[in-house]
Amino acid sequence: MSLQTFSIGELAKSFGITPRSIRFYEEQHLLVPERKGQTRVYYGKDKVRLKLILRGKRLGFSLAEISTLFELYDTNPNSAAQLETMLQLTKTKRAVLEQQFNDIQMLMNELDDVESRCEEELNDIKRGVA
Amino acid sequence: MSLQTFSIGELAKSFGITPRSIRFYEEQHLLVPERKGQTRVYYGKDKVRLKLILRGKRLGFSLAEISTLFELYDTNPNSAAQLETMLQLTKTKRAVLEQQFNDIQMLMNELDDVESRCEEELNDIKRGVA
DNA sequence: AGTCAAGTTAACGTAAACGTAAGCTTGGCT
DNA sequence: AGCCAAGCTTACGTTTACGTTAACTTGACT
Repeated sequence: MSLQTFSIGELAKSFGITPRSIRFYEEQHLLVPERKGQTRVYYGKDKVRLKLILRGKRLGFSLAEISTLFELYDTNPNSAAQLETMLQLTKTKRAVLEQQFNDIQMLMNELDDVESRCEEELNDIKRGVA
Repeated sequence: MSLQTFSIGELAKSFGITPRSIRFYEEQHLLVPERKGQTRVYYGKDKVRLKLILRGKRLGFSLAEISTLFELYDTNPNSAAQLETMLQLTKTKRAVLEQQFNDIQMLMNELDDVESRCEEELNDIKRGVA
């Protein structure tokens, strides 16, 4: 079972981003692909990393934040200090996420309202009521 | 019942942002306060606007997007074209929000895991098991 | 042998969202 | 009268996350 590898182009296309972005993430030490000569070679684990990066971005994390999260996750959390730091970080993030959660629900409700009003009016127009 | 007014400083402090930000939002036409002389005067409606702006930001909207959302909301939606545009926009946004929603839930679960593992280890350490 | 797509580095450009002086005005104390 | 905090405008600086050439290499076809 030889491990499946990917080129930077394949990876970019499969995630809907540009090679430039992937190289930039590497510059920020979020990805550390192997090299065959000077060409980058990616494995499944890199895909996972990239998926996490993009999810983090969608949630409004900066690349720097994602980086520190990776570090905390990578360095096996053995020292008590590390663990405390980690707990503190997760607590903060959880608060932000819960805030976003609420924001999203409010907004969804408002969108529901707007949408149904729009559709009503459209129907009115179509029936020549306007 | 005279309407309550606010200075830019008061507004800034009550929202935990800087006056600079508020002036910037005005530059982007997100706020249009009245003036007493050359000094800005804000009312309750401006507070509402500002609250919406900040909520939008927390959700990852750009100021430009928030601006167009305001415009769509302000211009009473009477033309069919406007309504279609609005529906399209809300549909897109809803998709993004649902994506974020899922992302957040996944992340929360992972945080749960990490957190409980951390706490376990901490207890181990405290009991001298490590 | 030629070329062509896809890779590489290096370096400069850009948009968004403010931060940060600099220099001016002003209403309110004391 | 003098001062000070708070407001104002103008303008340049800054960070983040890439976009965009430019100029070069390289393996794969034909």
